[in-house]
Amino acid sequence: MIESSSLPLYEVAVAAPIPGTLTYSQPEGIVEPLPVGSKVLAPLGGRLIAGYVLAQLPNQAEFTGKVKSLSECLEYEPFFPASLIPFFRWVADYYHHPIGEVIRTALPAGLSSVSGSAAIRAKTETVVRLCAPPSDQSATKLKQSEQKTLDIFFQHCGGSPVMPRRELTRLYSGASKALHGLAEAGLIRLEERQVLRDPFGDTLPFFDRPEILTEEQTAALSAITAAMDAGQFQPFLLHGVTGCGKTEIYLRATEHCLAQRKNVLVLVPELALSTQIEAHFYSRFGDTMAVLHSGLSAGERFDQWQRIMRHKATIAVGARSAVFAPFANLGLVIVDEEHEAAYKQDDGLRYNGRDMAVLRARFAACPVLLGSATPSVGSFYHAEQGKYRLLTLHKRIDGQSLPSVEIVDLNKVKRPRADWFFSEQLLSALRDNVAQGLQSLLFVNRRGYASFMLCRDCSSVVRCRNCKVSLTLHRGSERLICHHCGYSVRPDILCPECGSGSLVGLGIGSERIEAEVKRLFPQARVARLDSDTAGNRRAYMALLQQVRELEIDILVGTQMVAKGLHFPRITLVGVVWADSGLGMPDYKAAERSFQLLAQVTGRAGRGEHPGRVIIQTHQSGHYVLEAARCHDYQAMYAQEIELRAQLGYPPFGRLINLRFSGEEEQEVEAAAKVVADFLRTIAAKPVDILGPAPSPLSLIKNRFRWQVLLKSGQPEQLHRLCNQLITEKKQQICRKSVRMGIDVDPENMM
DNA sequence: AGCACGCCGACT
DNA sequence: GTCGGCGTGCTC
Repeated sequence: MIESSSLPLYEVAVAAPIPGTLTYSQPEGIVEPLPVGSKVLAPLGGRLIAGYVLAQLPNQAEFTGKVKSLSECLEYEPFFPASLIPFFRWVADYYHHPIGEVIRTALPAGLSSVSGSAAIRAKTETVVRLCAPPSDQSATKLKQSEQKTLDIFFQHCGGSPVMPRRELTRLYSGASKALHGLAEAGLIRLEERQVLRDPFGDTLPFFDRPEILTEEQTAALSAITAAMDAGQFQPFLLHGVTGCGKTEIYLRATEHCLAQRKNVLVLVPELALSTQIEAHFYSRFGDTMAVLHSGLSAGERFDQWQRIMRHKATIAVGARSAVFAPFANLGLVIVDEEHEAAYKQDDGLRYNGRDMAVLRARFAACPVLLGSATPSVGSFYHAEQGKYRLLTLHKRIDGQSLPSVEIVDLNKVKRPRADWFFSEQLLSALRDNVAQGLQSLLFVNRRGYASFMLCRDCSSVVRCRNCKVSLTLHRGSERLICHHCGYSVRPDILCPECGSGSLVGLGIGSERIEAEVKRLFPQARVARLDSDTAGNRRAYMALLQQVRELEIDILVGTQMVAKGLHFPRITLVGVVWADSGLGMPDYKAAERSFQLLAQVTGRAGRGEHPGRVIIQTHQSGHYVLEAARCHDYQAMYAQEIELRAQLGYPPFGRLINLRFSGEEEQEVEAAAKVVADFLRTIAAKPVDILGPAPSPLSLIKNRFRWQVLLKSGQPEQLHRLCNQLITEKKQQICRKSVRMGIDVDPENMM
């Protein structure tokens, strides 16, 4: 018997919203110590809950207070390496989020289910293994079916002594019976082995390894490899226009890292973009690569995660959650398109994958490579300040020049109707392109046919019944749809305010542009690419295929078309209305508009034909449009950084947004007010407390939303306030009716 | 998150 | 007299 006082104690993170970790003792009846990273079942407040062992505490730890013993160990094999734990703790502290929830977010779905029974298991299959080559003697004793089974095996095994049973029985149905006889004769053995659910459903294109790098590429690469050789943390900002060969630098740096027997983590902002990068890495490194993103099934994610844990994969490519990939020996972190807002998770643990990637590199003492054609203002500032090292690629690999960009002032365009959105410049450019058999791209920032329905009689706009936003008319589905909650009604309704029947759809969307283009160019082949027509990966790929095969003359699309595509025959890009992003009540609105315009602009002229871009706008003098016209990132940056400095916005100050929501507006407002008042009483000088104020989207899904924005040049002050808020006030405020969420470094204020 | 504990209205 | 409403607070 073991003295209870000598039982090992463990620090456990439980899957419950508890700020810290809890202490438990060794499960009864189990002798061997539990490894760090193992999954346990812990008693918590009268029930059992899953948790992860973060540390074994020194036995003599004089833990005051009660300690329960763990109920059982669910999985001995660790789900993550011990070296990840300081990272988890840091993330939990920084985002003011319970560490158990941080780990739940980090692990592939299914791993952390509370019941434990729903946990995903590795998938196995039965394989037939050849034990000895059949001699002539034994062959004579075999039944006909057994002989045939062996023959089939040799024909199809390709020299391998192992073949899946399913494969064999598929080729010859008699095999299933014959295998028993063969096994008894000792000729074969049946074994179970783990199968990897293949995440590469679509076959990826193959890319060759270029022999020669440009001078710029070579210089950039050697700076990165030098940092790798020195084994030190060093962020690099790799700034280069589309087509300058950033990906090849990622690949070469990866080669260098693998040669040092270290692992590589590659982050991409979203699923749609990951395919390109995946294909490049898969071409170069094959099966040593794992992929982690939401497009995988829970089982596939589990498999990929295990391949990393078991050192079968040395590279991981994935979306933001891949930043938690369980590498113990990281040598390089790559963040592609580092400026993308998609790196920020918008619910639960509101972390920024790009920022956490930099942090992981620091923990791993390795370089991190942030790549972008249009770096975030924050990253570029860090580069200017010497915190990051700036590597610039000026030249396109193919030596192509950038497309010419014209700004068309819509205020000066004679338009037959208020909702007529084609300038003569754009129309004639489209006409020329169609006539020459070249392709064109029209970019529209919104889905649907009309973005709002206006009543001609009372001038009110039809709103969603659950949200304070206008409904969008969709002709395809013949519905008025709310883009926030999905609520929809028939478009032939009467005005909800005055009962009038004369509702009119205004505001340009992609469906409308598609319809107008079809009407104006009846001879052209027109297609639309937005989340309505490319709902899944398959439909998306099929549409791209059509464009590639030159079956489309004019492609109309939303944000989706801005990224990643490159088609040599697209020589004209039209931005129908550039103003939509500029007016957002958000300090990043201008920066984002520039990034989007630069990306869209980059779609024009990626082949032998020169590209042409036409941007239509009502704000032709805006510095963002001027910078986009001149392909001048620096000009945009200079303006933006000046404004941020004046207002104390990032990167000069830091922001934390406290979001309150609930079904009763008075309660939400009251809670926000209590918090703001509390913070004002405890705040030190350099913290600005703005609000409380209703959020820009003040009602979503029947929940009212208010916010309090904290701003300071001293981030540690902001965190001190949040910690104090959580320990002293959270319980009081977050009752059933009002929820409070803490958004550190908010990416969108809506 | 759950699940207890705890203090006020309608039932056998 | 109790049964149960869900507001409040804790969980090693």
